[in-house]
Amino acid sequence: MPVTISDVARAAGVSKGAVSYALNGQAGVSEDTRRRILSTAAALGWTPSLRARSLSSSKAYALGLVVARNPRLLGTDPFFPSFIAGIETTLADSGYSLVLTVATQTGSEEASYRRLAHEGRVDGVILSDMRTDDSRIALLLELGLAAVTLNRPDTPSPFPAVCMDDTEGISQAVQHLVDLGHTRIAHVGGTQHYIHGLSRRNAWANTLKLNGLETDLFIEADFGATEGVAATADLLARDNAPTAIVYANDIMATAGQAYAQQQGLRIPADLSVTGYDNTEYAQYLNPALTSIGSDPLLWGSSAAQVLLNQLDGTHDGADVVLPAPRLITRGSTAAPHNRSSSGSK
Amino acid sequence: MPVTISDVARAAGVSKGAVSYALNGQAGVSEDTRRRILSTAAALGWTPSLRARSLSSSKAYALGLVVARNPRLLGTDPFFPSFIAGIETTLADSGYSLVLTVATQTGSEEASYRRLAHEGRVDGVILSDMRTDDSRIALLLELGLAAVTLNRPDTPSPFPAVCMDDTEGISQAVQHLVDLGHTRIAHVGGTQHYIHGLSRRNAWANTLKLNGLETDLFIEADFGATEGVAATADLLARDNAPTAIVYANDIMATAGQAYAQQQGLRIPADLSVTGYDNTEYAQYLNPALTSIGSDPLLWGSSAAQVLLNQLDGTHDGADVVLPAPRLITRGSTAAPHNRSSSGSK
DNA sequence: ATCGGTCACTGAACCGGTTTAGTTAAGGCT
DNA sequence: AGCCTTAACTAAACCGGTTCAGTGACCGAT
Repeated sequence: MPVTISDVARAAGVSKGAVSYALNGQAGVSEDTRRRILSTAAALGWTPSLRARSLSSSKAYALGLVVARNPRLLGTDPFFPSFIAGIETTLADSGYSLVLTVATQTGSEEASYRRLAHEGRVDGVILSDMRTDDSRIALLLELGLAAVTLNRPDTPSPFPAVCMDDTEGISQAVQHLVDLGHTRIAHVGGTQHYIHGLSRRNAWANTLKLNGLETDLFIEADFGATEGVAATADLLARDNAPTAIVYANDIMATAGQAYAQQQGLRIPADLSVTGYDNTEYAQYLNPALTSIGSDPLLWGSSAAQVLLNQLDGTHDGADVVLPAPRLITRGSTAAPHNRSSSGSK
Repeated sequence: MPVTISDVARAAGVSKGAVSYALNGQAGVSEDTRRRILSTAAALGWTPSLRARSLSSSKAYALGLVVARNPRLLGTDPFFPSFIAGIETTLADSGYSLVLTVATQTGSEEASYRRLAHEGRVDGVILSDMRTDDSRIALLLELGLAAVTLNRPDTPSPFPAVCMDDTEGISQAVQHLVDLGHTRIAHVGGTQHYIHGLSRRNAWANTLKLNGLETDLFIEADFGATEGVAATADLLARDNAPTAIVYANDIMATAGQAYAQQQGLRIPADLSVTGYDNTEYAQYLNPALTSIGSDPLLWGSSAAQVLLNQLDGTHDGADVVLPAPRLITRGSTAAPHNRSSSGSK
């Protein structure tokens, strides 16, 4: 479809420059001429070439997302597909596209960002899975890429953040269990290197402390089913085994719940269990899983919007705060069957 | 990092053209000069500008993937994340990137392909979730985009296909159940509009027929948990309720299994259940789910490789056939508890 | 009547590569 | 020695936009 700006210019009896001005809403053409140019452009079915535009304007008209995950865990995580779908809803009619990179090898993540920047594939990136002391912030600064972060990192960052508090849901879950009468409430956390892994643990610990309970029943896992089972086995084998376990995500909760049942425990009578993410299958487990319903779709669309605004200069620089996910109570939590004294007493 | 081809040319004492020839391994420079040019290029840290290259060579150096899914189902499907990870392993050191589009609205799918083609974002696309009488083939032909399809479509297609047979696993599952003594084996299929939905049903039906059994216990669902439960409820409420259900994926199997348990059925004693995909959590269910282990990672990397070869003309045009996924037997299948006579008799 | 300033627009340079046409020198053949 | 190829290279056109420097025309002010 070889209709170029020159064709339009010729057809409208103006110069290439005039067409460009008309197209981009810039000064330099009268309103009459602009309309005439745009209508002949429409008549010819012309749309400016993305490639030519990219070259001369030094922009890629694309956003990047680098997903660094163990490929084994990738398939089970309901977050990314929905999150990406959210990004797309924003990008759909923006003229921007999403360039997705998956970094499965450790070390290939940095290389991915470097490549995206160096090749000029993208104008900005969305940083997910923020980590403590996240090295990507300095990296992006060095590369000169724009960015948004999911939640505010623990180190100074010049990039706007789109925040969805994950402590409130965990606090609700713990308080819910306390209210039911549990006193030994464990936490199987995700990778503590991630700030969402760490903050969930902190929320769990803080809520326990508020209720005067001990915070010794903690195990770090990797958000995957296998380690979720291992952590559960570890906890249940202890002398002061918990009567409730707050997991950092649904996958570990699902796996842990199944393991406990195999060990002959009844859920929720002998052990209460909560997850995080409110995966679609959570409500179909047996018993249905009490979970915390995050909204990755909204997170994705908001993050993309903030980044786009950032790129065209219309973002005010303030962080965007989204509603905090809330607890969804289901059958996997109930009062402990046989009450026992507080573990520390 | 403003080092351009002209800088290199000047530094090496040659013309821009010579640098281009040297870079692309074309004739037009002597071996000596080529080496000299490449080494000065390396010394200056020059890499050709993707944008400039795109413009002059009319290539995007990117592949596209359009995912058309109900956003509610997107998060639960373990296929895409792994599949995309597979694509990336191939693309990682190819100079190509992946442009991902998610089409959640019906109708926006075609628009997505049109946009990718019209903007020249990508040089080719990977077609997944092939459908019966798939309109995308004609569309891509019209758009002039290269493509690979996942499995060979049921209509004539000029595009190479990367095939992973999904009938063998289902046949194994059905035969496994027959061998255990089941005679009323139902199938909760996925959307029959998809060829993998249809072919799984056919495999189920054919294997039953081979064993002289009826094929009346079929319900179409949408691969989602909710419809999986509904289908299961429907089947279990029948007079000739099945003693085993072969589900078209793990999600529906998981949900169906949980539903059956809630109804007081013991699994596998009262009802055997099989899934498809071998999701990571499948082995952690209670009981662990017998499933069929596909390999989306391999599928993704193969598809990307075929498409790349197609683009640079090194593909021979033949379909690539990958190993068929096989049945993985776990605790959710066993001999039926109380034998009953064949349903049709 | 003249000057300065703005508006509307054009022509050309430019982004950074690829590719074509053309030049020069060397080598092979008769 | 003369002619034809071929190799090795250069200059310039080209991809299709954006943008800068000019150029008239028109306007209001002096």
